[in-house]
Amino acid sequence: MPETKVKKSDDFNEWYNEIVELADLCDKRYPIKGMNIWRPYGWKLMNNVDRLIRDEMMKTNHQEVCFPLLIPESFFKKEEEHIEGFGKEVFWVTHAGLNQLEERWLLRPTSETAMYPIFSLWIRSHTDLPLKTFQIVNTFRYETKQTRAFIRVREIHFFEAHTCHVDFLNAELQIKEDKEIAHRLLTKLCLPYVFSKRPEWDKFAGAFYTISIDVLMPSGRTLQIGSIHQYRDNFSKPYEISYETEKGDHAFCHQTTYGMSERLLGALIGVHGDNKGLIIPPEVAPLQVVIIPIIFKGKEQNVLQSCKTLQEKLLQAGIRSHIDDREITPGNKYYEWELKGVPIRIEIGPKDVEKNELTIVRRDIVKKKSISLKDAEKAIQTELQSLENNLFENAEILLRDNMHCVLTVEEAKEKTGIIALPWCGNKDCALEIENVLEGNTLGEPIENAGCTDSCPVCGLPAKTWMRYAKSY
RNA sequence: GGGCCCGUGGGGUAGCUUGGUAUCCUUCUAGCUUGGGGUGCUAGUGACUUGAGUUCAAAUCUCAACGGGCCCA
Repeated sequence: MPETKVKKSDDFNEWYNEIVELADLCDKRYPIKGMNIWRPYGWKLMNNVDRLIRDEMMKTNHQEVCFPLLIPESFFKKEEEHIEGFGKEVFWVTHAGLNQLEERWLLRPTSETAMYPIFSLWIRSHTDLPLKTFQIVNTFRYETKQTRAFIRVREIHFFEAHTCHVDFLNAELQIKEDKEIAHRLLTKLCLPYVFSKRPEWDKFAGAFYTISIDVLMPSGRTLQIGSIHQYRDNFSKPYEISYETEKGDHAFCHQTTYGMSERLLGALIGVHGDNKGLIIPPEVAPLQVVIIPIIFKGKEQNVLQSCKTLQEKLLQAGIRSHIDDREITPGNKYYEWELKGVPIRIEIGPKDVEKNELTIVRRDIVKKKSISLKDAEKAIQTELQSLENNLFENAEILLRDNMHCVLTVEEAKEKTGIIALPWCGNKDCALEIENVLEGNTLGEPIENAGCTDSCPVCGLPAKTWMRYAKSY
C-alpha cells in the first residue's frame, strides 16, 4: 500500500513538511519566508476550526470585533514590558505613497496596543463591564528562526479574546471560563492537552501571569497551541482603561486575553496523521464523507443515481459529503482522499446497487464493510463517532505515555516528552535543568501543584513541580 | 545569536569536480482504452531562484541577496 516517502515514525519533521503540501492544505512556494498560501482545502479546515471557536465565543457572550491591522507607534509604546517583548519582531511601515510617514506604523504582532486605547474610550462605567470581545485576524511577527507551516509562521491566523473586568476576581472567573472553552474545543479536535502556568521569566510580555496550553507531538516535542493571560491592571494603567464604580470613584479595569492560532491545525496534522496522510476529526473535516461511484460502461446511471440518493440523505442528516465522479480509476481516488484525511469513504458499484447496499471504509482502520442503503446515515453517524473516539484515545495514549514525574535529573535524562521535576522556585535551578535536559520550562501544573520533595539541583524543599520539554 | 548544507519543468531528480547540446520518473494536456486499491498505449506542454563578477562561452567557477533545510546556543 503506497505511503508517504518519509515515514512519520522515522522523521516526523520531514513527514510533516511533506504532508502539509501533498494534502493541499497550503502552498509554501510564496517567496516570503514564513508566509504561506492557504489552499482551498486547508482554508476550509481552518474555517471549520474557527467556526467552533466562534460558537464557543457566542455561547460565552463574547462580541466579535475587528480592529485595524496598523498600529501607530505611539499606541504601541505605552506599555514598556510589552514593547521589550515584541520590539525585535515587528514589521514597520515607514513610507506611504511617495512620502515618509511622520509617525511610523507597525503591523500588529497582537492587538493589545491597538485595542486598549479604544477600550479606554468605550468603558466609562461599571455598567459597561465586563467587556468581552474577540477577533480572528492575521497578525505579523518577524521570525528570524526557521519557519514551519502552521507551526512557526510570520503571518499568523490569530484568534484573540480580550476582556475587561471590574476587579481581579472577576478576571479570574474569566480565566476559569477560558479553560472550560479550551476543554470543549480541544475535545472536539480530539486533542488531549496540558495547562501549565509559565514561570515568571517566560510569561507574555506585560502579563501578570500566563497559562499555556500545550499539545504533545509524536516527535516528543510540545507545541503550544494557546495561551491565557491574566493582565491584572498592567495594561489598564498605561492605557487608562478606568471606570466609575457604583460608589462614584474611579478604578482601573482588570484584563485577560486568550489566544490561539493555526497551530491548532499543526497539532491536528501531527497528532492524528499517519503514513497515508491526514486523518481529520469529523467536527472540522471539510468533507466528512466522500462517495466514490464505481462506474462500469453501461451501468453508470444506476450507480450515479444511487450516489445522489445517498448524498441527499446525508445532506438532510447534516453530514458534509462529496461525490467524486471524475473520470479516473477508483484506486486513484482512494489514495487522494486518504491523503486528505476524509473520515469516511463510501463506495457504490453495480453489486452494491443490486443488493441495495453500499461499501463503507473508515480512514483510521482499513477494513471494508457493507451496510444497507436504507439506514446508511445512521450507520455513518455511528462510524464518525467511533472514529472520533478512536482518534482521541490514541492521542491520549501518546500523551499519557510521554508524561513523566521524576525526582532526580538522572531519571529525567532517561525520559522523553513532558517531564516534571520538583522545583524550589529559584530561576537558576530551573535554567540548570533546562540546560541538562536540552529542553525548556513549560511551567508548573495549575492543579495539584504541591510538592513535598526537594529540588534536584539545590536540595532545598520544593514548592511545586516544574515541567520541562523540548518544544516547537 | 553562531555554524553547516542546499536551490534545475507543477513535484522528485541527473548533469556541476573537468565551463560549450539539460537526463530520467512523476504530474499536467489531448485522444483511445480501462474502471471494486495508482489500467495501458500514442502524441504533446513545461525548468537551470535573482543580481553582479570571471570568461569567447556559466546550470556548472566567485561574491551577494532572497528562499529552503540541518546542527549548536
